[in-house]
Amino acid sequence: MLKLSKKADYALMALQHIASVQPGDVTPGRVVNTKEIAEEYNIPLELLAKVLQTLSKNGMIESHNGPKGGYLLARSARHITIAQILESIEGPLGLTDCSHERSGELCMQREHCNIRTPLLKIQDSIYQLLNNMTLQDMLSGTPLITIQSPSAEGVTR
Amino acid sequence: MLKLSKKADYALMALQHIASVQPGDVTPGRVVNTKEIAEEYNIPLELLAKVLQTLSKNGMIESHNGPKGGYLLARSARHITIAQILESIEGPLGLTDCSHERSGELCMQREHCNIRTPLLKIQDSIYQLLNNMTLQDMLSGTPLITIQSPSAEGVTR
DNA sequence: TTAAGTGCGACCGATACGATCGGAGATCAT
DNA sequence: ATGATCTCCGATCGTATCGGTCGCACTTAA
Ligand code: FES
Ligand code: FES
Repeated sequence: MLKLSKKADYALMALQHIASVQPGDVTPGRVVNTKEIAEEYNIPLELLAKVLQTLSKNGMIESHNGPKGGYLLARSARHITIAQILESIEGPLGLTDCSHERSGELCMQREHCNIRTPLLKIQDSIYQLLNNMTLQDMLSGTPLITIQSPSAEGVTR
Repeated sequence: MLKLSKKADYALMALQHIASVQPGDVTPGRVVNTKEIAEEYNIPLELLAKVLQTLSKNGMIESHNGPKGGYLLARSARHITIAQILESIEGPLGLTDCSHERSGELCMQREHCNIRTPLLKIQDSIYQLLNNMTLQDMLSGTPLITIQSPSAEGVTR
């Protein structure tokens, strides 16, 4: 359950890779082209290309055309969150179909719905989780995220 | 993204409903049959039936056959976690395909994979989140879950 | 014995996803 | 200027999954 798409996986791998060759915080670093990433991680080339395109369209990375072209981070890895990356590929986070309902449309009698509120809270928690973790955190390898819940059973920590 | 299936939604609604007619902690309460729930929440009857069957098979609820039959919680609402419910329906939590890889099978060169560890951490955090919230919490309406992350940008609270 | 109810398996249609192809633009080296 | 790369973009296709439906066997209270 809650599996995220292959495309999203690829996006994370690619960004992690691009970030890893971009040493400093501001250092432009070298450009990385699609084929390099695809071969490194055994990702189907054309599919990865598509993923990178959307990532670029969503302002995560910058593209440079022509020979010696390729991609590089649009901003510092410290300012790219996991949530941003995933939402670029898979669209907005939403546990249920009716999470982002505009005023008009209706779920099945929202009046009778008994799970909307709690689910939205869970959804929000997950979002915080993903949005508090940056690409930089993935690189340095110590996300170290903790959770607190009032429900007695302290499984955490 | 991260949308959970309709069946899972239905499971949550149904369990919430069953729990709501089972007042006390131990009180047996009255049995609830499929049709009652289906009509209350506009859920296709047969599909809901299937969901309830798997829930019963997974020990979330008890089934009683024959006329005046129906379902009731197998244990106190306080001891049924959201994670258990969802996993009963959608299978084990796993952000990537290779989350629960048994020893044998391989992802695409796990050696080169740069996102496995951080993703597993995120996955674990989400699991804690879901497993710390019980059906009882959904009933009383105050989950109140908070998250702490070391990444400076304190979006939370 | 009969009607109400669960249990179970097979089945279908739609949708989403992974994956592929073809070609148009852009850029750089020569 | 020319050609070789390489990114960009749209269209397309097969398949797996999911939502939803049927039909029938089994169990049990009245
Ligand atoms: S599932 Fe849509 S409002 Fe409850
Ligand atoms: S995606 Fe499977 S090991 Fe990284």
